[in-house]
Parts: sequence; C-alpha cells; structure tokens
Amino acid sequence: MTEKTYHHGDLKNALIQAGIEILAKEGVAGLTLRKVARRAGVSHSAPYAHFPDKQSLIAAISTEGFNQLYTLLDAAILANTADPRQQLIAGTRAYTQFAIDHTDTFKIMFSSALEKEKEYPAFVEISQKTFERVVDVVRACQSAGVIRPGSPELLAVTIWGQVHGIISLALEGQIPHLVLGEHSIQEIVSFALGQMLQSQ
Amino acid sequence: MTEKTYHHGDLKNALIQAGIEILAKEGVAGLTLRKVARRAGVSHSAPYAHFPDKQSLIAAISTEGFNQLYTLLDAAILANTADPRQQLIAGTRAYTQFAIDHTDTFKIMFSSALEKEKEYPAFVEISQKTFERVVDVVRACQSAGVIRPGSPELLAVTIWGQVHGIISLALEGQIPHLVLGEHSIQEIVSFALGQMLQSQ
DNA sequence: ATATTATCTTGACACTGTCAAGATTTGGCC
DNA sequence: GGCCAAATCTTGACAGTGTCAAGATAATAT
Repeated sequence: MTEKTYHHGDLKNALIQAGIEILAKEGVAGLTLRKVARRAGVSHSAPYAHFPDKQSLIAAISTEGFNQLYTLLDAAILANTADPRQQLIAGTRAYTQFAIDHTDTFKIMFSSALEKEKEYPAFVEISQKTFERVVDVVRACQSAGVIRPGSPELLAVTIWGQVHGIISLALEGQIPHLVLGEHSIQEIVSFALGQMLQSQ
Repeated sequence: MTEKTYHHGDLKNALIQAGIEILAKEGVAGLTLRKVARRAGVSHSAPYAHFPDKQSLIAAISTEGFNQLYTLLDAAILANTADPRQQLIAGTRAYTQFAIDHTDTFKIMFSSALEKEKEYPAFVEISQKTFERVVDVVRACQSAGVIRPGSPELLAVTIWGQVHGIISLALEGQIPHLVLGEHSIQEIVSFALGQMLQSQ
C-alpha cells in the first residue's frame, strides 16, 4: 500500500522506509538524500516536498527507530507484568537486541539529530515516552523492594546509561577482545544489570 | 616550532591541530578536509601527502584526543595513589570533564573511526592503553576490598560503560530536564559510580 | 470546469572527497 | 658543491552531495 500509488503516493513514509533500508545495507556514511530518493523511485529533489532538509529526514528516521524500539521495549515489559525485576531484565534485553539488529539505525538515533533535536517534536515525544517507560519499571521495582527508594528518574538514567554505554562501546569496537571474546554483548549487559540490582 | 618552517613544516601535526580547532568551533559536521587544509594555510589537497583519506585524518585526531584523555586520566590517578577508591572517583571525574570540555573531539573519538578502527594501530594502542589504565585501578580497588573479586576487565567494562553511557546520553540531549535540571553531569556520573561501588 | 495548491522534475550552484599531473623543495650521494 | 631521487605541495579536474529556483503535473476545492 505504499508503492502502488500512481505518480506519487505517501512518499514521505516511503522515503523513511528507504532510508532505514539504506542504513541497514550501507551504514550511516551511505545514507544520502539522493540515494534515498533514487530508492524510492523519485527525482533527487522530490524529498524537499516532505522534508525541509536532510537533518529533518534523519530526524524522521530516528523517530521511526524510536517507535520500533518502544514497541519492543513495551512488549518485553508487558510480557513480565508479574515480576518487576524480570521486566527490567527483559526490557534491557530487548533494548540490547534492537541495537544489535539495527545497529546503524541505533547509531543515528543517538548521534546525528544533535542539538537540533528539540526542533523535532515527534522525536522528542517518543524519546521521552520511551524514557518514561523505563521510569515506570524502576518505580515498580521500587514498590517491590527490588530497587531502593530515591528519584526514579535519576535511577533510570543510571541504569539506562549503563546499558546504553556498554552497547555503544561494543558497537564502536572499544571493548577489548579479552572481554568480548568470552562474553556476548547480551551477557555483558546482563552481568552489569545484575551487579546494579544487587546494590539496591 | 610547528609554524615557522619555510615552505612546509610538520604539516601533519598542523593538520591534526587545525582539525581539533575546527571540531571545537564548528562541530563534527563542520570538519572538512578542505577547511582543515585552509586553516593550516595550505592547498586543498596538500593533506594527501600525509593522510591517504579523510578517515585517516579523523583517526589521527581521535588518536590525539585519546592521548590527551589518557594524560588527564593518568594524572588524576597518580594524584590519588594512596586510595584506590579515590583513584576511581578522580579518574571518572577527569573522563567526564574531558567529554564536557572537548565535546566534539569526544564524539568523534567514539563514533566515526568505526569498523576501520583496527586499521589505525596508533589509535588501537592508545585506546587499549587507556582501558588498561582503568583495569589497573579496578585491580587496585579489588586488592583494597573496594571492588569484589572477578575479572577486572569485565568489571572495568561495566564501570567504564556506565560512565560513558551517561555522558553520551547527556551530550545527545537524551537526559530529561527533570534530571539534568537538578543535577550536573558530574553529579549524575558521581551518583552512578557511588551506587556501583556500593554493590561491591 | 477552473483555479489554487501540493507534489514532483529538471537544471543549476557551491561544496565536498579524491585523484592525476606538474612544480618545488629536500636530502642523500658522487 | 652539484645532481638525482624522493617527499611535499599546487593546480586542475571529476563525480557526488545538499540545496534552491523554475517549471510541469496532478489533486483538491470552489
């Protein structure tokens, strides 16, 4: 339903989709406005009818990435409503898996929008919503005595930061073979989270 | 001693320096080979006598960034030889401060070299050396009973990952105002580290 | 049905990374 | 010292990029 349409269809979504595909196949460096247009079967400046500039397309792609991430995260959390600790573990696992499965989308989500980030309300919204979901779980963990009292937002930043940091270092090849040779990313993240929960 | 030299001098270092300056003033997006050449007072393709391509220049800039980071980190550690826990705290603080003071250099160090990273031995070396320094401190902490036994490399990844992750999220504007409004990055990192040490 | 608007194409511009060819300088070697 | 080879730098070119202006085409509203 996104490609049949005659002279134009919902190009906007087609462009976002094309961008995600290029990202997956050619990486961040291969993501070009003209290439996206080509892949969507449209002239090189057609995208300007839908996005004021490249940054804006990237923001849309990032937003879509966050939507997918949120969906996965939410599903993982909902699948473990009985046990807050398990919600945190499953959520973390989902987050990590998303980064592994969509490496370059993940990279662009957390790198390019930059300071102009606030100019894209949809991005800000889903980004905050995602964070809020983490805070929810932290609160549940606090109620269950799994995490000690204190600002759930601050604690969420702490936990999210650790998971995010380990993933980032791994994706950039910064984790030495000594470690990555013996443990998968999931294992390292899981170990770190376990350590963190132990201190509560 | 880097600029007097007649027709050419040690252009290589001048280019690296120019790159760092541009990074500081115009950000990652503003870092252009031709701009670097211009700033070094040289023609647009002069850099090719010293770097095979742009990636290589970026690798050199990143390497220099790591050298500076290592120096700061090492100084912080050496200033607290009496107390391993304090070494970890001071090292973390130095790392964080470097990221704050040289945001775009920090970003490029951990983002662009990418998979080709292994093609730049100097980068790999200082990068590993820096990590080893963290491992050293972790070992000292273990000896002092500040950190529990276990693979110091894995524990180092855990700690470094957390610090790095919080910094990354902060630099990308991903930490909500609820948190960043009340605490500085240094405070958040410090809080996280304190939490981590408590679990040992 | 016509006029307005949204969408898309074509063509251009400055800028980028990169390469080839030539000029200039340096250093080693007689 | 003077010459030759290598290193260094300049000039000019190329394809590719993001972006904009002008025009063509389709959809929508009246």
